[in-house]
This record gives sequence, structure tokens and C-alpha cells, in this order.
Amino acid sequence: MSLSAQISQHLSALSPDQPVLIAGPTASGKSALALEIAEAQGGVIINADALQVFENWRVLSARPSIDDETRAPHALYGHVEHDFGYSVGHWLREAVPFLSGPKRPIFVGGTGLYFSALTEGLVEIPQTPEDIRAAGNARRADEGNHLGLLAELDTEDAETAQKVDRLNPMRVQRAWEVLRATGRGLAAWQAMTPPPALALEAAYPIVMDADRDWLNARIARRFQIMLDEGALDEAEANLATWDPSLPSSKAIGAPELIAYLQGQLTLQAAQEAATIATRQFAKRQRTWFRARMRQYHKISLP
RNA sequence: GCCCGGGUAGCUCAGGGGUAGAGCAGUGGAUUGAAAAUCCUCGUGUCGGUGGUUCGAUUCCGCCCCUGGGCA
Repeated sequence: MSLSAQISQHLSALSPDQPVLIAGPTASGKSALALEIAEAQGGVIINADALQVFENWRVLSARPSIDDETRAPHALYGHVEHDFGYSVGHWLREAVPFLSGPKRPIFVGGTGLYFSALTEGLVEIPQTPEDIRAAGNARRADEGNHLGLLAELDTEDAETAQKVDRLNPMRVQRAWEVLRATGRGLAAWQAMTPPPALALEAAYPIVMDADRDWLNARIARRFQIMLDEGALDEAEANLATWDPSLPSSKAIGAPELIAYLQGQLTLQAAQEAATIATRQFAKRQRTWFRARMRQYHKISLP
């Protein structure tokens, strides 16, 4: 079935006051779909993408254009400072009010974790203070791995230690940080997870099911378009304050373009590396969607 | 034309008389506040061609082809 036929089918199936969820891999055309639904039935488009919240990588994170933003109301795009440590918790707190707002929310994005937080719930855990995050980072750097942090978890919070991915430094550090910052184990916190802000059954969930080769070709093309649209100027503007450890610096293509500007890569090599990284990201997204979004309506692409 | 290297996985290369191996790429998976992050798993091969030596050749020898460099 053609894309437009699939879209009109979904439009007739959903009621104009029903929250819409649109998940999909990068470069699959989900923003355009959101716009189409908003124009047809009204609603606010709410970003559910971890990188599009930042102000400093508009081109590289493929945020909707200014023209798109005049066609329908958009929220949670580019509203976060480049050096802010934004995360799912912030997003959920900002997103939830739209569920009771005047306009029907249309959540669009590629961050599976954000959709889970919305439809499966997330506990309020106090934010990790800067100094504890820094201490965790320092420990891992000094000790060469995360095993020291893991050992502390084993003795002080066995419940979490048993649940975490013990091979994954970031997961272990997160668990350690929560324990240090709050005095309560991560597993104990998570056991208090409240019901979701939005039950999946109350929403109309859609996931873009993109053919791998088709998507890979679009990914390559899109990065070229980003370069044509000024991604390098954007990188130039970020050069002076560049800090690779910041969440906003994780924008795919950002480290690569910065490396080019610093003379460490040719532009061609940077472009290739960014394209590969995007493909790998899309693959991870597909894995998440396959496993965790089985109940979503699929739009088959191409 | 001569001399010296190379030709082994999609790519870059290691290896070596008993039909081979790393990294990257790729696959599948995990995912509860860094998630565009982070982590786990798994292949892949006419070892350039052709003759010879050998019980056995991708490995040694001859010839041929391709390729990088040097000398003419």
C-alpha cells in the first residue's frame, strides 16, 4: 500500500482528540507525517527525540525547519541550552502537561526510552548532583574500568547490583550515582514506578517500519543535504565551546565535523564516519521498536 | 626491460606444509534520568591463476597475470 493510502487509513482511524505517538528510525520521515496529521486534524507536535531538544545543532539533529514550525505548533524543540545535562526525566516532566493542554498532543521522535517513560511510567528520582557524576567519571577514568563502582554496589546495594548490566559501565555508574546521591538503591526506586502518564491504549501509536536498504540510502543522502544546508557553519559555531562529554555533543556527526574543523579528518572521512554512525543508530532503533513497540500501528516504508 | 615489495573476509592487514585470523564494516540482541548514549552476541573466505615438489600446498619452487616503489 502506498504511503499516502496508509496515512489516510490512519487518519480515518484516529479521533481528533486522541493523543498520537509517532516513533521511527532517523530519516524515516516521521516529522513530515506528524505535520500532515496536525494539519489535517489539529494538534501540537511534541518532540520525543533526545537531541532535537538542544538549541545548538538544529541542522545536524534534523529539527523541523522554521517553515515547518509555522505550519503547526511545535514544542520541546531546541529549547535546551547546549551545556545542559538534559535527560528522560526532564523530558517527561515537560511532556506530560501537554496531555491535559488545549491541543491534542502528537509526540514524534526516535528515542524509544522517551516513549517508554511516557507509556510505561518513570519514577521521580532526584537528579544526580554534578559532583557525584564527576566523581563517578573520575573513578572510572582513574581505575580504568567500572569494577570498583560495581564492587561498592555489590556490598551496599545487592538488589540493584544483581539487576544491572554488569558489563555496561554507564549502567553501573548510574546505579552507583543513585545510591550515592539518594541513599536508596536504583532497584528500590524503580519498584516505586507510578502508572504511566499516558496509557498506550488511550493513544494512537504509530511506528515507521522502514526497509533497511531504503533507509540507509536516505541516511547517506540526508547527511549530504545537512552539509549543503550549513552543518559545517553550525559546527564552526560550536567549535569554541565544544565539550565532547556533554549530552548535546552526542549528536551524530557533531564529533566528526568538529574533528574535521580541527584538521583531524578530511571532510570526506568525516562524512563517511557520520553516515556509518547514523546507520548503526538506525539499526539500534529498529531493534528497540521491534522488541518494544509491537502494539504500535506500522507504516511500511518505502 | 631489470630489481625489490605486495596480491588472504566487503575494507585494512596478520599468519603460515595438515584447507586460516584480527580490527573495521555488517548481523541479531539488550535497554527505567548521558539513550543520537552504553553494552552483549555472531558469521563471512575458490588464501591471484596455473604447473611442479610432497602422503598433503593457501604456505615451498617455476611460469603467467595484476599492483606499489626503485633503476633504466
